Amino acid sequence: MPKNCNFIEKLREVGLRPTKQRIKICEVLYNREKTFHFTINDLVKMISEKMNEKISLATVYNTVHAFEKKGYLKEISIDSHKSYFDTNTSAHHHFFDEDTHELIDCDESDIDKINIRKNITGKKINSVEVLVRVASDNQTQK
Amino acid sequence: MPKNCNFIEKLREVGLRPTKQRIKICEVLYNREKTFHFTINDLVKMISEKMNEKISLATVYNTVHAFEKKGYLKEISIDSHKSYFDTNTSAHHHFFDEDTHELIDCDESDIDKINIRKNITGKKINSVEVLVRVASDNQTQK
DNA sequence: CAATAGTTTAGAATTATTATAATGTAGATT
DNA sequence: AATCTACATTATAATAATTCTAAACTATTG
Repeated sequence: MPKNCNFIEKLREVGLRPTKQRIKICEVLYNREKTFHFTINDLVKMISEKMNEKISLATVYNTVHAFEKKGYLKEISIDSHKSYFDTNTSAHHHFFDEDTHELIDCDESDIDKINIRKNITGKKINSVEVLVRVASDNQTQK
Repeated sequence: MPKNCNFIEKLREVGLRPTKQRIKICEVLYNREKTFHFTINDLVKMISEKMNEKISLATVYNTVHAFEKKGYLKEISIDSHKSYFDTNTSAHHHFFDEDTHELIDCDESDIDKINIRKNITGKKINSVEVLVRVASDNQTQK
């Protein structure tokens, strides 16, 4: 599996030293078909359970934040007191299932382009994101 | 100032006992021209500094959450690890200034109605909210 | 292969929030 | 108005997520 070579290069490209830990984390995050969402906790679990590897919690935090800063990951705010990250770094919207606390990506076609009419002087728009909260049909709504 | 009477009644209407503390918090939150955004921390500071009153942190949390459940307040997710609340409980969108960490309300007219084409079976849409992140024009973007 | 600058680590510290259990109080009942 | 009871408030402890610290380690440079 020369797959890791890609990660080493990718890391170097953006100025991150390709350490054992960072490569391991890349594998967990990017050696897969589809992009996905996770919390730091999820990631730590995946590393220890699926890869049978132990990376210090602090390192996982550091690495995830380094990745985020470099554009390898995107942070998503839904739930206060929990940080979700997304390996899909392109601009896109989300559904959030309030029953299961599951995040679901929207396709481009799911939501029309958002037109912002307001302009804040001296400020530029960095992103426009929609969060659609859904819940069970028959349940008392939050 | 018979203003508090309104709060007492308002609280009663939704089945919350009008306690000294809840009325005090109502005063801080609603005796003002415009709606505004705050964190629990902000609120505690306002109570102790502006009103020279001491309400236990636990009570502030309980009360804010009680208000939220009853529709007096709306929670807004922007920043993980900080809960923002909004005294404007109507459905509306926000700008978030990434430089100052300030939340700014959007008017109805600022953003067109969002059309959601996706449908998740068995789930109903609870809310659709747009967050527009802005930052200084001349600054390296996040 | 030594120097050094950045990295990892365990554990402590911090911050936001929730739980606990004792005390207090609003509103109903007498 | 005194009493009762359910709900509220409080200080404090507990928990959870995250960040800090300082020592040990390692990738890269010269």
